[in-house]
Amino acid sequence: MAKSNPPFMSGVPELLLLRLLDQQEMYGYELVRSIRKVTDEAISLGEGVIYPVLHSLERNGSLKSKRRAVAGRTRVYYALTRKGRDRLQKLQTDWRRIQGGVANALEGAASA
Amino acid sequence: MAKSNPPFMSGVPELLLLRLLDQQEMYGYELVRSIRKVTDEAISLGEGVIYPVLHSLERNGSLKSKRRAVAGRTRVYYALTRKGRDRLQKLQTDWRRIQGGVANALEGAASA
DNA sequence: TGAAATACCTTTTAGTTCGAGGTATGTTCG
DNA sequence: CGAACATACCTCGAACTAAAAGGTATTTCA
Repeated sequence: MAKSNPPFMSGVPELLLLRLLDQQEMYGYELVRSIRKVTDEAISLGEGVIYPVLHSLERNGSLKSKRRAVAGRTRVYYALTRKGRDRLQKLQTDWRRIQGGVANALEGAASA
Repeated sequence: MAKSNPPFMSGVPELLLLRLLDQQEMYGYELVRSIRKVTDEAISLGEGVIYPVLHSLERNGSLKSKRRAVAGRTRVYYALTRKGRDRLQKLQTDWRRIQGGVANALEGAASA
């Protein structure tokens, strides 16, 4: 995973991408900013994270893309496929399980 | 991270271990069962995960250990140090930030 | 002209979880 | 008694992946 510091991120980029693209088509650069926004600046992913995940999701059939020229620039828009929606469901379920488990473990009396 | 399946686990073993040991001393084998229990079976970590993390936490000074013979068996009990408590605080803060960010992203209208 | 924003991408690095495998003792049960 | 199982420790190798840094090219704005 990451360098060593901010842990808890494994799988999160994939989940966020799928979630946002399930709501509307977007292109990579837009997703980078969108993630910062919807997470209220709590999570910030660079392009070096976004693009590889996008490509791997497309490769396995979770996403389909189409290039579109807008204002002289080329953008690659991504949208979910049926398989992508299934994948999103699965990840959401996993996330909720882990999240719930950790919540259970953390609740209780404060530390000494 | 792991093989390929259950994501969302990075940093979680460390957080859970620190949290449980902040409440009371425990030994490795006991922690394995304890994690299953406090997370309501949502999270299950094998010994192959627990021991390496325990050792690395001790190496960096977050944990101190003492061997104790109980009923003919040797157990290695671990307890938090000051540094371990600081580490726990930091991880809890990180966890809450990520967790909150994902929650924000996931809330909203359901998928199509 | 030059800087900043937009937009795409790849490579390398550094972890880190997980599973499988291995040792040894105590307990239980037929 | 012997076998099986639980307790208790541990290591190694494989697979996955987030992050940083570096790279190209165009447009917009001072």
